[in-house]
Formats: sequence, C-alpha cells, structure tokens
Amino acid sequence: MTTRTRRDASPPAGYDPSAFPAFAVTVDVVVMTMHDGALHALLVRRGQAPFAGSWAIPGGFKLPSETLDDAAHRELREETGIAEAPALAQFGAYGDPGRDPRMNVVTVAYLAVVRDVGPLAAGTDAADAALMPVDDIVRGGLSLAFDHERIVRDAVARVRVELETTGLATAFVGPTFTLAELRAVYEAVWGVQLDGANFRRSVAADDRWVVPTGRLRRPGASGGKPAELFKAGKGWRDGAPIRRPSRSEGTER
Amino acid sequence: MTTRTRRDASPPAGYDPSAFPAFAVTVDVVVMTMHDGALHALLVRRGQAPFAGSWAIPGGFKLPSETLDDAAHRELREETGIAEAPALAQFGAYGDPGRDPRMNVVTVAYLAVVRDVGPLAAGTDAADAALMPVDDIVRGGLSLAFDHERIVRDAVARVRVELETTGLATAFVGPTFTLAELRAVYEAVWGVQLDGANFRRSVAADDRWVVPTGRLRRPGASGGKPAELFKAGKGWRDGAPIRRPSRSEGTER
DNA sequence: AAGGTTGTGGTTGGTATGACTTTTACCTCG
DNA sequence: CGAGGTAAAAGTCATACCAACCACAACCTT
Repeated sequence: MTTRTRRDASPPAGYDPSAFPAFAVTVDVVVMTMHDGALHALLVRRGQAPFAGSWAIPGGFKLPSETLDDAAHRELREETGIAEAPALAQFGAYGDPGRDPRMNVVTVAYLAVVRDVGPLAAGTDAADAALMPVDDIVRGGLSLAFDHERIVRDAVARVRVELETTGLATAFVGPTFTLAELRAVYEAVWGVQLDGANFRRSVAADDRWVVPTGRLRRPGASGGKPAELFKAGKGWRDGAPIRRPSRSEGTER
Repeated sequence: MTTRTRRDASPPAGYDPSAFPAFAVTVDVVVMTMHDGALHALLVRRGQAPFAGSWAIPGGFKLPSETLDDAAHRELREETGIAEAPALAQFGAYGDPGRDPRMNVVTVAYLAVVRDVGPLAAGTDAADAALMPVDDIVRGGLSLAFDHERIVRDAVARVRVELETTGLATAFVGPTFTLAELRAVYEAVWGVQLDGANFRRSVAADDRWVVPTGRLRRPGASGGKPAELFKAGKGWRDGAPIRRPSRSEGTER
C-alpha cells in the first residue's frame, strides 16, 4: 500500500497550498440558560438563503488571525451581545459533506452557559432572536438550519454529563445564589427531582462547594422562609458534589 | 454595533465563496495502547519540513467528500495499517494561528484505543513509527511537531475521564481477557493501585460487565493460578463499574 | 517438595445516600 | 393583628456501597 506518504511526501518541497481542498471554518455557539425552570437555548432566525427563515444557532466564520476560542467569544458578542461568558467550551466539530449546500464548511461547536441572556435584543432586532426550550428542539419540533439540530442535541448531552463532573451548574446561577436555585438547575437539566435536605447536605457540608455570604434572599410572593445566599467555592474546578441519580426513573423526564 | 450581520447579511446574495478565509482541514489521530504495563501513544517521524525529523501523531487532510469520522478511519488505516478501531472518537479541534507555519490549518483530533497496534511496521517503514510512553510526552521530554504535544496531553486527559464513565477500558484489551488484564488498564491509566478482590467484586458481580467464557489463560513464566477468561458484557454502553479513587494520592503516579 | 505468584472468597467498618420528619421564618389574607 | 400557608433549614434513621484487610486455593517453576 502507499501508506503514510500523504502528508510526509505528497507536497514535494515548497508544496502548493492550493493542492489541498479548501474549507471554510465556522464557529457556532449553543447558548444555554435557565428560563421558566427549563433549559433553553438561544436561537437566531436566518435572513439569507440557504435556510432563510429557519432558526439557527449563532455563529460565523473563523478568521486566520484568531484562535477558535477567540472566534467563539467574538461571535457570541457580535451576534447576541453577550460580552462575557466564563463557561464557553468547545465540544465538537462537524464536517459532513453537504452540510452546507454552498461550499465545504467545517464548523467547531461551542457551548456557552449564561445565567441571564441579558438584554437579548440589545443591538439586534428582537424579532430575530429567541429562547427555545431544548426539549422542543431535541424532540425535533422545529427544524433548524444545517445540521444544527444535531449540534444542539450533542450540546444537551454534553451539559448533562458536565453537570455531574464539573462546575457547570454554577454557571447557570448568578454570583450569589440560593441552594434552591442551584438545585433547580440540576432538576431541570436532568429531569429529576432531588431531595432538598440531601442536596443541602452534599453541597453545604464544607465550604468547598458553597460559602455562605451571610445575606438572605427575600421570599417570593407566596411566602416561605428566607433563603440563605451563597457564592461558589473553589472545589468546582476539581469535581462536583452532586451525582446523577441512576434510578430506574429513566434518563428523561 | 454592527452585530449579527456577519453571516446573515455579509454575502449579498449569490455570495462569493472566495470571500471567506480558506483553511485546510486535517484529521489527527492519537493512537493509544497498553505496552509494558504503561500507556503508550503511537508516533510517526516526519520526513518533510516543517518539523522534519520530529515526532508527530499520524494524520492528514480531510477530503470534501468524506465525513470527519471517515477521514479519521482512513488516515488511521493509511498511516498505521490499523484496519479497525472500534474506539475512535473525536475529542477536540485545534486552530491557533500559526500552528502550521505553511498555511491556515484547523485540525480535528481523534482518539483511537487499540489492544494491539499489531504489525506496526506492516506496509510502512518500521523506523518511522514507534510507541512512546505518554508520560514521556506529557512531561515534555520529546518535542513533537506542531502543537501535537498539547493534543496528546488533551487526549490523555480524555482517556482518564472516559475510563470512569464509558467502556473505553475494554478497548485496551482483546475480545477475551482476564480480570487482571482489565485491572492493569485502570492502574496504568490512572496511576493507582486497585485491590484485586474489590475489582472482581465490582466487575464480575453480574454479567453486565463481563461474562465468563469458561476458558482459562495459561500462566506466565513465573507461575501462578490460571486466570479465567472473560468477554465484555453489554453494560459498558450505559456506564462503567469502576470509579477513580479520589484519594489524596494525587492525580498522577 | 518448596516457594512464589495469581485468582477467589469472606469479613468488617466507614462513608454516602435516600426517605422522612420537624422546626424556623416569612408571606398573604381575613 | 392573628391564622393559615409556604418554603427553607435542620435533624433522624436505615440501608447500600465501598475500601481495606485477611485467608486460602490453584498452579507454575526450580
């Protein structure tokens, strides 16, 4: 066989860059946030062909002068106005033939988790962006542009496993939060119900996970005891305190 | 700001593909296997500039007509002669500016786990390929081409976490294996020591993880009781039975 | 036959976890 | 201004799991 001569020997010496297939490289960002107690993803509506009028995840072309991470931050800022996203991580690359009917495109997908999508419409046309429940997307209810439905599906799967092993849960809540808020993140993403007392014992056992701020949160309109406000501890970098119930409850709600 | 006009509005109508920066897309495969009781990676020596004479991980250009996964399989076969790799998974994309001095290259990195690298030299020049201990690579002992050292480092990290949650451990051993062999995989990858009795209890409790074949393996030269031969069960798709010890022993050996 | 090596099985104590109950503190509404 | 309702915090208890031992059996080599 003519093995391993491809990269090592094919270009004789100076080689010709145009001898290799040219691709456009894009960066797409799946922005996830909590909304109405359910996991939502930020979608934008396309104005141009192909897939004009379809929902899509925000993204754009990578520039040769920037890293992939920089491109993801830039696209997130330019297309959604979100200036800072501490939790922005790459999770996959997609390059199936024909995924973009125009040309050869390989896209690198990023997952961004934000507490509040903030002034969503700021600097952009409000009608063009919306928060969609990921359940609707995963179920295939609305057909997204390109292979974006698959990308979102992979992003959801990634969130579910990262929640168990990393500090991703703290990215959904603000700088200070109540334990009920944090617990709601797990319950919504995993579609399970967690016991409040056991959750508190796991998380507030030591200050590795949450450290009390001493302040309290005013109860809602329906009353209840004021909840204690915490901020995230330092232990989330090494692991996470909550494990996903492997009960026969199934993996989905 | 001129937000989100990039993809939607920039190309007026028919748009010009050449208006977007062109990249070459490559696929690089980190092949990992067990050797002498330690985790090794397969490296090839480059014959051409840049980085002529340096060690590198095998890889090559993606074709527009194939998927990324197909390209990874093809490159693995062409450059190493490994025909089948059930455990071949994408784990990252790398596109820092200047990572290839010749042109803009974005590479998609794959991790392959094989039991036996097999007739390594078959179809290729033996002097050009070698198994290197990942510890040496991670320590920076030998300088790899491009950013391949970082890629291998990421691959090692990936293996360590996948071992805990997926059936990746069974990819290191053959179709039939002893429990000691399987345990050696965990011990080498994690750099820990596991109790043989507890390991057996966790893995051989039910036939979800391993099913006995009834056959025995001949002991080695130093004697010992013949070990029972098992084959992998069906449970590895949903999870894994062995959890990484979180001891104060540290994360490294 | 002796010694060494590896597999197999048992016991035990500590930790984590799940289900449940009780107390505390604040709300709204009559 | 009290009563009832609600939600968070805190306590209790039983069980499952797991890691660390220990003991022994099977089989090799010399």
